[in-house]
Amino acid sequence: MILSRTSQYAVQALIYMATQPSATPVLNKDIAAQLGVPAPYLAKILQSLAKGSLLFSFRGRLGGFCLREGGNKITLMQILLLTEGPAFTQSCLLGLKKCSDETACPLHFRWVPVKKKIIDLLQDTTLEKLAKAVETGKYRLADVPGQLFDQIKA
Amino acid sequence: MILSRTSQYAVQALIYMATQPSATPVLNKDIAAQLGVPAPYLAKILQSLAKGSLLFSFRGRLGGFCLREGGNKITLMQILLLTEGPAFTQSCLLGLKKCSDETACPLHFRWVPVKKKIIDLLQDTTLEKLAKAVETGKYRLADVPGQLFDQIKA
DNA sequence: GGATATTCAGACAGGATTGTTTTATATTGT
DNA sequence: ACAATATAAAACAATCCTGTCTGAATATCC
Repeated sequence: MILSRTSQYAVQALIYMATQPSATPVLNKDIAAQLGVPAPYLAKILQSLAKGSLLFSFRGRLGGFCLREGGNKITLMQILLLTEGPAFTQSCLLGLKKCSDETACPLHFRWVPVKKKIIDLLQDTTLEKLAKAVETGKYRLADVPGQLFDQIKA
Repeated sequence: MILSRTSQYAVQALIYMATQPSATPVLNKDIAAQLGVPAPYLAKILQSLAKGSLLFSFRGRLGGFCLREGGNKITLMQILLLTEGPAFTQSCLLGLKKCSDETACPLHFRWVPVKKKIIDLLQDTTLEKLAKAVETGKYRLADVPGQLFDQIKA
């Protein structure tokens, strides 16, 4: 597993929000139902994303969470730096604390180019691109129960 | 963190074993001291690697762990399939249980080529290559305390 | 056979991540 | 002002990963 569950929920939630009309706040409850994830846990994650200034939060009636202006341009990297921590990009495969070009683990020079591919992907992929992909209907954001909920609701 | 600590210890230990003469068993105690990792925990990991038939174990005096014959050809992938579990290669970035070319998450087609790079690296990298790299002295297998141990011993 | 050294196996403990519950606080509508 | 609704925050619980400890089994040496 390359991402923590927290990160997976964060990315899923933000993509979902990017597919919704940006004028009105989205309810944590609704996001959780759509994704099929525990609502209180998701709330905590959304709060930390708000603290990291990726989105706004509004309390009270008609409250909810909103992507900040230009939120469509948020990249996966920005999200993961918040949810996985700032050391996310500097990982050594063997877990060495100090592993750089100067003092390297035996895997270092094999790993670096692959890691670059990953980082490029994360920096190049914006919520906008992912939201558009979802809106075509060809891609799924969560496992089945989300659609099931839609059918019950309709 | 892309690998669990268990996997990191397993890979480190196997590389170290590959640098040692293959005739005599290596003691868990010695490996742990070299790598600077908790010996009882490492023992459990080595035992599971023995069950997964990557190495032999011998009890009693002059016992220890040995790479199985041809152990130099063991790949990182073989190790990680044991320590991370068989689903290791099928991971979806968003954590969907079902994410394939047919039913894909919006990241799927961006992630697949990067994942292939990772898998290629893991399947191409053998203990032999890594052990040789370590033997040149240019690469470190663990954080500093290993060398310290050598100095005390000498 | 007895002493010693080592892995084996399983129970146990700590900490981090994941998930739940509860209470407080802010906002809106009546 | 009050009720309803929503996030905020913090305490709590469960689970998994990491790490420890102990007793047993096994092999070697004397």
